[in-house]
Amino acid sequence: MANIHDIARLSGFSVATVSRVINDRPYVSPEAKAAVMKVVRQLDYVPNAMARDLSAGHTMTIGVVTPMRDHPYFTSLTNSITRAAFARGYRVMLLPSQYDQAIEADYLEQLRMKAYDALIFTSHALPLTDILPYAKTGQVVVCHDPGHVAVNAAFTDRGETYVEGCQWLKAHHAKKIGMFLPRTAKLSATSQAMLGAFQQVFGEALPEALQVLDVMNNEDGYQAAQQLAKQHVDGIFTNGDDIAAGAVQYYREQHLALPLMVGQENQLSSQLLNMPTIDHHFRVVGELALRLAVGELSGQHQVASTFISRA
Amino acid sequence: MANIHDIARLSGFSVATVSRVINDRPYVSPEAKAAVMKVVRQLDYVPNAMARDLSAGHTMTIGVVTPMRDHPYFTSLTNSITRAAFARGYRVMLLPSQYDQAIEADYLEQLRMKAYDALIFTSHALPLTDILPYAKTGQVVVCHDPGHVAVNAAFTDRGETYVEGCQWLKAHHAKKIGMFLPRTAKLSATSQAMLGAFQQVFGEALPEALQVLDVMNNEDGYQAAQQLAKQHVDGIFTNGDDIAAGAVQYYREQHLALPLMVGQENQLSSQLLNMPTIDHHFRVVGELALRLAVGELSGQHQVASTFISRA
DNA sequence: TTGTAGGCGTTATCAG
DNA sequence: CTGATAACGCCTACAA
Repeated sequence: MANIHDIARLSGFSVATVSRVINDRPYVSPEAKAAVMKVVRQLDYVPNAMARDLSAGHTMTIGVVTPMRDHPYFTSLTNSITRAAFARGYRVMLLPSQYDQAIEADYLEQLRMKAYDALIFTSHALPLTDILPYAKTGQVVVCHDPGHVAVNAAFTDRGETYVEGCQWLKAHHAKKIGMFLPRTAKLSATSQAMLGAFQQVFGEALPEALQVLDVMNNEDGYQAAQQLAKQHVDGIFTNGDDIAAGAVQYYREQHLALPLMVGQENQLSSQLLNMPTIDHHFRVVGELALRLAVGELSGQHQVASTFISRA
Repeated sequence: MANIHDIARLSGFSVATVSRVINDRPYVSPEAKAAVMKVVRQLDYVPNAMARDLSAGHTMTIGVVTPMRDHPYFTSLTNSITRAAFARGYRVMLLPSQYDQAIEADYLEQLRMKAYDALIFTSHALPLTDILPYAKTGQVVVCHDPGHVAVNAAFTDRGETYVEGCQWLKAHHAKKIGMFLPRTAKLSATSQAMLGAFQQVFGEALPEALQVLDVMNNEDGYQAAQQLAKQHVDGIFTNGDDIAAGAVQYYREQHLALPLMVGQENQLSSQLLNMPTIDHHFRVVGELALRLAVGELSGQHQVASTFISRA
C-alpha cells in the first residue's frame, strides 16, 4: 500500500505539498499539483482513514446503543438517526446491548477511548447516574425523559397519549383492563407512565395480576394474552401494535371474544386490525438525538406523541 | 487527555513498560505494574482507540451497505450480521445507499481507505464488475447469487420456492396471475427468478401488463393492487408479506373479492392474513456473510429458502 | 509556493 | 525485566 511518503518521493515534492494537493488546499502551483496527481493515479493512492482520524482527533462516528434489534421502536429510531447522521457527514455504529449493564458500561468506556465522537442511548439499563460522568467528556444523548438529571436528551412525551388511550378504553366500556408492559415498572419509564395514566383515568392503581411484564415482541404478546384471557379482561392496553397482534392471534385461535385493544408505534398491524394506536414520532426524536450528539443542539427536547383513534 | 507518555513520565517507567501493563503482557515486574496502575487510576487514563487502530492496521469494523432502511429483508439481514459480528469482536457500521451507484462507489473507496475491514452489500445497484476490483484489497461480500463472478457471497436459493409459490397458485386454481416485483427485471435478480418460476410452472411468460414494478413497501402494495384489480387478477405473487398486506387493504376497502396471494419474508402480516409465504432464512445468510467478511469462510454459500403453505 | 520537523497515541523490535 | 527508538500514515506550524 502506497502512502503519502511514496507519493512525495516519486513526485519529487514533499509530503506537505502532497497533503495540500490531496486535500485540495490553496498555495500549490499547477505544476506541483499535476506532478503529484500523476503519481497518485499511477499508484492508485488513497489516504488512510485511520491516520486521518488520529491526526484530526475525531472519528466522525456516532455510536447508537440499542437493547434489541427486532423491535420497531428501535428500528425506526436508528433509521432516523442514521439518515440525519449521513446528512451531516457522520457515520453510525450499531451497538447492541440487550439491556446488559456491563455491555453498556463497555460502550461508555469506548466513548472515552474515542472510538466514537458521541453515544446515543435509544434506551438503557444503566442508571442515569452511572452515565452522567461520561457526558462530560464526549457527548452522550439519551432518548427518554431524564427528569431533572442534566443530560442531553430527545424523547417523546408519552403521558398525554397514554391517558388518551385509557380514556378510549373507558369510553368504549371496558370494565376489566389488562396491560402489556416492557420490563418491570421500576426499571422502565414506559411502564411507569402507562400505569400512571391508568391511575389517573380510572382513579385506582391497576392490580398487579393484570400487569404482564417483559412483553417485548409478537410471541410475548401471544403468551401474555393467555395470562390475561384467564382473568377475562375485556380491554388490553398493549405496548406495541405487533405485540397486540400476537394477542389477537391467541384470542382467535381459542375462539374467544376479542377484548378492546390499544396498540403503540402506529405499525402496519394496527391498521390491519383496525386498532387505535399511538404514534411516538420517532423519526423526529431520532433527528433531534443526532443533532444533540453532534453538538448542533443541547439540552432536553421533547416531542408530543399522537393518539390515533380507530374504532 | 492523558496519554501513554504522561503515564510513563509520572510513573517513572518507559512507554514500553506502560504499554505492557495496560495490555496485560508478560515480562513486567510487580513493582512496575503497581506503579503504572496507580498513575493510570489517578489520571483516569484509557488508551486511545484511533491510535491503536492505526498501529494495528485494522479497524475491527465491518461496513454493511443497505439500500433502504424500512424493508424487513434488510432489517433481518443487518440484525443477524450485527449479532455475528459482535460475537467475534467486530463492530458494524450502517451504510445506507438508496441504490445510488455514486454512494455505493463511495463506500467502496472508503474500504480502500481502510475505514472498514470489510464491506457487506446486502444489495447493490452497482454492476458486479465495478465491485470486483475492490474485492482484491479488502474483503467484499455480496448477499445475492453472483453467478459465475468470483466474489464472496452468501445468499438464498430462491428459485425452488418461487416455483413452489407458483404451483400453489396453480393448485388453488388461480387463472389470471399478477406479480409485485422490486425494480425492473433487468436490474433485479429477485424479479428475474420470480418471472422465471412463473414461466416454468405455467409454460408461458407473465405478460408485462401483469407485472407491477418497483413495489417495495406496504404503500406500494396498496397502489399496485389498484393496478392489478383493474385487470381482474385472481392471484398475486407478491414480494413481501407486508407489501401483500397493503394490497389486501385495498381490496377490502373496495369490497372486492380477495385474490389468492403469496407473500415473502415470513412476517407477522402473513400469519395474520393466513397467507402462504416464503422464509428466506436471512438470519443464516447474515451470519454466513459476516464469516465471509472476516475471512472465516470464502467462496459462495447458498441457503435454501422454505415455502410455508397456509391455505 | 515549498519543505522540514514535530505531533497525533500506540505498539513492536531489539539491544541492554 | 526494561527502555530507546522506529514504525503506523497523516496533518500543519513555522521557516525559508
